[in-house]
Order: sequence, then C-alpha cells, then structure tokens
Amino acid sequence: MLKNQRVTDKEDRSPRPVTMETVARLAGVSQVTVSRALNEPDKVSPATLARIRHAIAVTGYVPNLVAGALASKRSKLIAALIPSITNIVYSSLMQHFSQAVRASGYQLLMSETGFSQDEEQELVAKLLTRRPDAVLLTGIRHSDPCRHMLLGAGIPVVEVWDVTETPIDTCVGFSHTEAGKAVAAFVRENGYRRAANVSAGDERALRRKDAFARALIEAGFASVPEVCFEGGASIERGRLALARLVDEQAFRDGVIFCSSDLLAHGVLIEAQARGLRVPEDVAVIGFGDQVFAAHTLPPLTTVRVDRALLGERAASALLARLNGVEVPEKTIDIGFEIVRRATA
Amino acid sequence: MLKNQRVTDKEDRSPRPVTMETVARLAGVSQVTVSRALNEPDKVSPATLARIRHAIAVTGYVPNLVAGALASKRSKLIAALIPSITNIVYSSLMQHFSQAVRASGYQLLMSETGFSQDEEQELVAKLLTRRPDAVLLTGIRHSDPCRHMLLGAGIPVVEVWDVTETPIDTCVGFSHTEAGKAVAAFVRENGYRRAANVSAGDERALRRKDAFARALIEAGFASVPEVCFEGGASIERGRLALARLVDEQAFRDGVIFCSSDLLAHGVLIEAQARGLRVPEDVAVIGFGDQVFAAHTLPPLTTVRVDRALLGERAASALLARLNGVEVPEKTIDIGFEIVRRATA
DNA sequence: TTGAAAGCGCTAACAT
DNA sequence: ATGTTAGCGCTTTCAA
Repeated sequence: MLKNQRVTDKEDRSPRPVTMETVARLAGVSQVTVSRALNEPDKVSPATLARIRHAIAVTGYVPNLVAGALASKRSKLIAALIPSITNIVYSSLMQHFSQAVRASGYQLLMSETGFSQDEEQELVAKLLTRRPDAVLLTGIRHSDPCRHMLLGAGIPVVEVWDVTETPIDTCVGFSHTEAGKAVAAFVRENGYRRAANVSAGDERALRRKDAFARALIEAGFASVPEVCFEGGASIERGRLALARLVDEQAFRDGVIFCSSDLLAHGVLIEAQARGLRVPEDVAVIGFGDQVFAAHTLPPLTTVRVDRALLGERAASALLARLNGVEVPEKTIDIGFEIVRRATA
Repeated sequence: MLKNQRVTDKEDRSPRPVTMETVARLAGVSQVTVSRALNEPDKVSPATLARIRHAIAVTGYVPNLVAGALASKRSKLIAALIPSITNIVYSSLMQHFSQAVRASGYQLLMSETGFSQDEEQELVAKLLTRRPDAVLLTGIRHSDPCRHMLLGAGIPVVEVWDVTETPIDTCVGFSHTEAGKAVAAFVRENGYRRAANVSAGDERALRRKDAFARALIEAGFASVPEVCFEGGASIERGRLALARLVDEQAFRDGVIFCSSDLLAHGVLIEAQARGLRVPEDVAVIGFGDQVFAAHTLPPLTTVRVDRALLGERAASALLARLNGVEVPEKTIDIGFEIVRRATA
C-alpha cells in the first residue's frame, strides 16, 4: 500500500493549488455550488453555504480572478493613464477615482505616460492586453492608433481634465481656454497693466497660457512675456522663472499667471528672496488650488478645480456605462473657480 | 446560399473577438504557431512570421493576457501596496519601482492602504485574487492574516522603507531608529540645547521621533516637546505645529525635527509669518530631501533617502527571485544621509 | 519548424 | 437548491 502510493505520486512535488474544486470536495458539493456561494450566496441554502465557508476558511482558498475573468469576459479591472503619478494634481484625482470605482468592485491598473502621446499609445496596447472593463485617459489629445485600439476594444472610455465635442466615448473636465480667459478677465478687473506667464510643458497648461495672453493682448496689453518649461512643474522652476522674468525679460511689476500652484509657490519664494513685495510689486496667480495654497505667504490666489468631483464624475460616467445605463451627455463640464486670496 | 447563411448565423450578432485562432486562419497556420510567433519568434520560420505579423496587423489582434496568465500561471503582474499615492515620498518610489519592473515586462497593480493594517490586509486578499507574480509592501508591520496569505501565495515579497531581521521574504530600506539617533547626534554636535519633534501619524515617523527624543534625553536634554498629527503631513500642519509649539508648549528656541520636508516647510513659513529667524531662533530639520528642500528660504537641512535607489533595489530583489536567482541577503539597508543646508 | 491534444480555474447556460 | 456540460483564449507538453 505504502509502496503503491510512492509509485503513484511519482515526481508529484508541486503543491497543488487550492481551487474551487478543492473547496467543493471538502464541503461535499460540486464546484459550481462553490462558485455560487461566492457570487450569489442567496441562491445557496444556508446549510451548504456554511459548509462551504468553513471549507474556504480551512483550505485558505483564494479565488482566482484570472480564471473568472476569462470565463465571464469581465475583468473587474479599470485601466487608468495619467501623465505623472508624482504630480499631486493627477495622483489625487486617481485617489478619488479609485475610491469611487472600488466601491463597485473594480480595481485600478494605473500607468504613467510622462506627458507623451507615443508612450500613451504603447501603454494602451499593453493595458488592453489585460482586458480591462473600462479605460480612463488624461486629456483629449491622443494618437490615432490609440483611439482605434480603444474604439476596437468596445469598452467605455472616459477622458478627464478637458472637454471636447468629440470625445472617444465620454469626457469630464473643463475648458482650459475658458480658464485662461477667465483669469485674464480677473486680471483686468483688478486693474493690472502688465502680466506674464509661467508655464510647465503640459499641453493643457499651454492652452490656458495662450488664451490668457491672447485675451490680454486683445485688451490692449503691449505684450505678455512668458517662461515655459518642458516637463513638470516644481518650486525650483517657479523660482527660476521669476528670476528669468526679472533678469532677462525686464519684468518689473505686474501679475504672473502660473500654470500650477507649485510654480506659483516658487515665484513667491523667489520674490521674497529678492525683496519684491507680493502683491505690490509682483502679483501671483496659481492654478489648481492645492492644499498648501491657502498657507503660503501671502496666501495664494489661484484657480480651483474640484478634483474630488472630477474623480467621482469620471467614475460614475464609467460605472453607468458598465451597468448599461444610457448616459445622455457625452461631455461633462465641471467648471473651475478663481479663488481670490492675497497674492493678486 | 444567402438564405442558408442567414439561417446558419441565427442571433449571431455579437462581434466575435479576434483571437489567435482568427489570426492563425488568416495566416494559414495553426493557433500554436501564432502563440510561438509572439512569444518565441526565433522558433518560427521568417516566412510564417511575416504572414502572421501581417495577419495581426490586418485583424488588429490584441493578445489576451488573462487567458495567457491562466494557462501559464504567470500573470506578469506585480501588486504594490503603499500608504498613500498622494504622498510624493511613496509615489516617487512607485515611479522608480514601476520603471524598473516594466523593463522586465511586468505591470503594476497599485493600491493605497491609508496607513491602515486592516485595509492592507483586505487589499492583499483582493490583490492575490489577480494572481500577481510578486508583491511589494510598505513597511514591516503587517497583520498576521496578511503575512499568512502572502506566505501561502508562495510568491516573492519585498517590504520597503524599513529593515528587519525577520522579513516576510525580503526587505529593502533603512533603520528609522538609526535615523532618529543620527539626527540627535547631529543636533548635539551643532550645539543645540533644546529640541522638539513635529511628526505625522506614520508608524515609521514615530519611531524616528522616539529614537531622536530618547537619545537627546539620555544626553541630558530636559525634555523634547512634540506635536504629532494623525494622518498625513502637509504645509498647513507644519505651520500649525510651530504655532502650537510656541503658543502652547512655550517653545522659545532650539531645533525642530520634522518627520517630513512638507511639515518642515510649513514650520519655515510659520516662522517667517511670526518673525522668527531661521536658524537663529528656530532651527529646522526635515526628512526626505524632496526636490523643493534645496529651494526653500532658507534652504532646508534634511535627511536624504535615495528613493530611486530604493525603488531599483526593491525591483531587482523581486526580479532576481522571479528569475529563480538565489538572493544571499534577505535584508538590504540602503542607509540615509543628513544633508546640511541652512535651516540647522 | 509546425501541429494536436490537454488543460489552466473559473462562469454560463441548461438541466434536474 | 444543486449539478452537468461546455467553453473562455491561451500555454504546455508531446508528436511529427
């Protein structure tokens, strides 16, 4: 007998994974019943349910969602592409979005595009390989192959942080052109005669900047000097920007519109280092209304975008489509708001 | 004929997904050959390879990794658990880690624990459901069920940001106790007679704080007042902390050790708002050496931890084990470094 | 170099 | 309330 066993189990030294079948045998039911106990417990009698739960506890069974996803064609995965995970503007959006979709049982597969369309396209290809149930994209500019892949996948897509009449599927955000114009109007209403732009290399930031400058030029400003950086915003770059504006572009006084609060904070610090008074000598307007904006010296005037709302709206747009609900509006504009504090 | 077709395809209105089989038929080969063309192109003749590639382009075939993962028992997925995605300390670690593992074809499934062990445990359960090939955890404190699940999964695990003699599998980080002591030594060497702590509610931060205070008390300091916050660090809380220290704890002068650069920055701002000179009245030491630390006013003295190195080491520890390489050391200490600038 | 067959662990019909 | 059967779209043997 013993010998027989030895012969039987040969090289069988790989630990068999615990599957539904394992649990089923222990509970004295069939494998499907275990599946039901997990997915539709009401359809299983209390007695069997208890036996199955016990068997699960005893075996330490962990459901295999990759098998489940293959069989059901639903992965319960949402792919999300953001430009940069270290940029709080995007990471906090992900935080809210993630929370909202998790409540419906979805997990997030997140990747960074580094603000590159090519990278984004490659990542979309990689991500679709996991058969996500939906996709979140940042911005409305995407390569054609990217759009095609997404369209071909036939899954809900939401583009965030911007609005367009022609989204891939749905989009939720606000108009960056309008934001730039609104800040220009604010600047004029407050009697500034000179203005400058400081901007990071974000396509949307550039559109705000351009709209801002255009509106001011049209209103009679002689020129709107600017300092633009490739890549991300930082306090260091904000300091550098003011230095350049003052030292190289002869910017003496006026208001500076920054494409992010981080840059604005840098401008504030550099102004202080140079003994420039804010807002008397240089006024500063940020963008984003990050948590620290209310606590700089002086408190920062900025443009608020409700990122929590953005995340929730993006999630509910996707969840609605995943639940087969008809969504009337393809485009949701959550707007923005100028928060006046003390720097302008 | 036409009629026949109609009858044949009944209700067949669901678009058949493009599978390897689809590609195979178009290329005139069997399905396995397509699989080989994708995974081991050298084992396929150039001619067939070309036909297959053409067929893939024509059909827009997107490989199904969920099927692949089920069959191969390798998901090419790494699960990562961090306390908070909006904390740059963790998000930048993820950025580096992600880059390193992506180079080997792995994707990241990331979730936030919100500094909670219970949440972490729940997330581990959820994540294991996706059958990741490896797991990254933040810190060395985990619930017992969490450890069990991970051990049971039989996959490589790396714990980051801390070191211990008894990791679940491997760990890479540095000693927070040693960091606290080192800062205390720095404080004494520089002749400070009074010190305080400002800390966020991070278990590791608390250990640094305690080691710092203990070392100073042992060295004869009368007391080390402290302000601790539950939850994350912020500039606002840094400002509030200095206010409390001065207004409520009669902290008149000395050095303040902050558990993060963000808190330190807040202290700096509040000091300025109160007309306190830095470092003459209050000296400040941060933690993390974030990019902005060199650009505050004055530039911030802080403790540098090489997060890029941490991410890379964590990745290579995991990748080595995934490749079946024997890893001699279970624990990697990447150390830290006090960066002296102008605030202390 | 290529193919046939057998699963991976689950869910989706369809019985009973 | 429970079970049977048939896949999901791949990879892994093993043959040819």
